[in-house]
Amino acid sequence: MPNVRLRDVAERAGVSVRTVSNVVNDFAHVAPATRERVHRAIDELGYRPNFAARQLRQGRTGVISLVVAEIDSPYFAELASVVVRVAESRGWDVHIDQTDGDPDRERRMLSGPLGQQVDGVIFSPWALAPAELTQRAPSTPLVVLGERQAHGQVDHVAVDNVAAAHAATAHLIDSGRQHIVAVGLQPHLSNETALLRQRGYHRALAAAGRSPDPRREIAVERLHRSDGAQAVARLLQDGTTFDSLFCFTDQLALGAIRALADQGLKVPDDVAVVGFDDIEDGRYAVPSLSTVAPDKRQIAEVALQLLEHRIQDPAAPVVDFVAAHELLIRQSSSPVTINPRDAGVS
Amino acid sequence: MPNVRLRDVAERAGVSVRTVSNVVNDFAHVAPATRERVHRAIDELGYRPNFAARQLRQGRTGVISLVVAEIDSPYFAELASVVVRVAESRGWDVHIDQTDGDPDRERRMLSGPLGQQVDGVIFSPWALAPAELTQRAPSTPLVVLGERQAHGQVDHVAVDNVAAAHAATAHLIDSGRQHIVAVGLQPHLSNETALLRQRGYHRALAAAGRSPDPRREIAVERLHRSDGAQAVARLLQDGTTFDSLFCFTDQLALGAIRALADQGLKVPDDVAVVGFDDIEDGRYAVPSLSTVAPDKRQIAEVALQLLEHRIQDPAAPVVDFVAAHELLIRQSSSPVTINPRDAGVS
DNA sequence: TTCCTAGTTTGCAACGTTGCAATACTGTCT
DNA sequence: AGACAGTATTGCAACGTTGCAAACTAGGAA
Repeated sequence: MPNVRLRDVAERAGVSVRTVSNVVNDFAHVAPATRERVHRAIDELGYRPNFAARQLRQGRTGVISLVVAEIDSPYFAELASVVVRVAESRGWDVHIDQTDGDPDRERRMLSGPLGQQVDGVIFSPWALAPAELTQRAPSTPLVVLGERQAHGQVDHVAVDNVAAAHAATAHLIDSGRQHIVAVGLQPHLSNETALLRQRGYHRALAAAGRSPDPRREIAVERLHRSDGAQAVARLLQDGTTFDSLFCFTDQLALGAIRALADQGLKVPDDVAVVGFDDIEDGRYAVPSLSTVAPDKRQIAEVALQLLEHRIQDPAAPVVDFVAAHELLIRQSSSPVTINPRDAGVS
Repeated sequence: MPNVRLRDVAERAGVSVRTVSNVVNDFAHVAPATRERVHRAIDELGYRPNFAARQLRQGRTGVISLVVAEIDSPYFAELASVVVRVAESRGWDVHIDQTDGDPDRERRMLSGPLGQQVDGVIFSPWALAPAELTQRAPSTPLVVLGERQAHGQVDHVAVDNVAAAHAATAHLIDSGRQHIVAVGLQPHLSNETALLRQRGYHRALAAAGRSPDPRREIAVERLHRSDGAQAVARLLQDGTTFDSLFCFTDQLALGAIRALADQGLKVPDDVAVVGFDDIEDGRYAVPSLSTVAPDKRQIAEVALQLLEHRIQDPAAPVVDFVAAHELLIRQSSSPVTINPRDAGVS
């Protein structure tokens, strides 16, 4: 009998439907005896409030959703995990939705059925243009993670990608690396995050009086480990000289390290590698991976706070929050003590 | 104006509410002219069907959910990703929900609001006892992944853990390893999966005429990399001799490899390592990780098929499906060609 | 012309819940 | 005794949709 209704409980307890509703919702003025009787009827019948009816009536669900492109990408998985925990602690239930970077599905998450099942959405866009995000004004409250936003149009949380990439590159320069390759451009996606990291990389080079070299800026299709491995393969094949890699994600970096190992190149001795994201794999990789660590906890907390704010007051001014990050230097880019030669590869 | 209703569209198009509903639902007998007019009104007003009302009326949502303990565990993340893609291709939308292994939250996913927002649940239980799963008969259609089930009470998909663990252990024996340590028991959780893998390990030992040794069976708190690293630390500290590890998950194995590297032990030369799950990290790790690969695609497809079946016919007989697996031998356990000594560690 | 059929459109009711506001009850105070 | 305050309980309507079955239209067959 999945269909026990308020009405059935009411009949059984000998009270009105409304009284049962009052009991269920902990309304103040219910006589203890009545409350007791209703509770017993509820237990006996196994009553469960119908969620759809409730939502229809009051227009709220108590659920928010987190929309990401790929849940099997460790950065998103780890971030999702934190978001769920933070939200849980504040009384929200959380759905995670995966779009595979498909624009249709991204759209659907915002305005389709799934967007309607929730009171708000934390969204890490991939394919959807900023314009689309903002013109859907009438829809669900929204907070955007990562770059790719229409500045000042939607609440937004991200690290300072330029500064972070600058720091990572500067660290390689300071450790005496001469030929630093940037891995992770995505010209085909007009991926704003990649552009910002590239800019930070350029600025660090410029600050050291070096000029960028197109051969040392590698584009990738996606951001998986295989793309990082391919990037290294291409470098070696083209005969480009390099002694260090700044990879725009840890996954790229781990794939690159793997490819380097296959070629007998040592990390960090021959090639230093720095990634971005601080995923767990990197901490336990051999060698452990230097990386830029965004403060995931802060990102999750602020995103949720902004979303709650937005739900409460849809007209509040838009917030653009810059989350903290930290450069973690581990083995993959530690200064080489013995034989610190300028290990080139032709 | 988020509140455009069927009624508003009807007024604008000069037809009845019912006709608009017919158009929205692609009912056959609607005059082309009318349909056209209604569509225009819909576009002009930006009408979106109210999902809650629809669900209330027809009792279906078109959404299923996948409930896992930890979405940041790569195995679950990868599996989730596949499930979402398969479901998507069959016209379902999918929510992913994370419980952190909290029994309350696991329960809530099944019978609480979230359970009601969906037509069915694919559930990878952690803390919830089998009994609880089955006694909630009146609730959402359910398919259980992984072991820990009440056999024959709920539809269920899992690999043959005993056979898989047997194969992994036998492989180590066949490559000449003498002291094989099993890492990943979880006595505190009565984790059935771990028990089955332990059984397979025992049987392989027995088949080779060896007897199990409690010192070579390491319990862990959780299944993270850090637990694998700790297990190795404990072995070394206790002075237990070993030349190979069979880790019950890839994460444990990767943590173990990391700890071995820190101690200057070479994999596979000094210690061979085999994991379980075939997560992407293992494929790109240095050295690449040998592992038991469950057929995730098959698991996802069968689980979904069973769920659809169950939704359609709640009274159908219960199915227990054994998914395929494969032992993938990579670098971490490849027979050592040069100097294949029995590298012991005291 | 009338009847019938197929095509088109519609009104009514109901899904299960809660907001609103009215009513009934109890006891206290004047 | 009557008025009043507060507590307890209730009926009605509405949230936005779709199932049902009736009603209306036109066109062709009898």
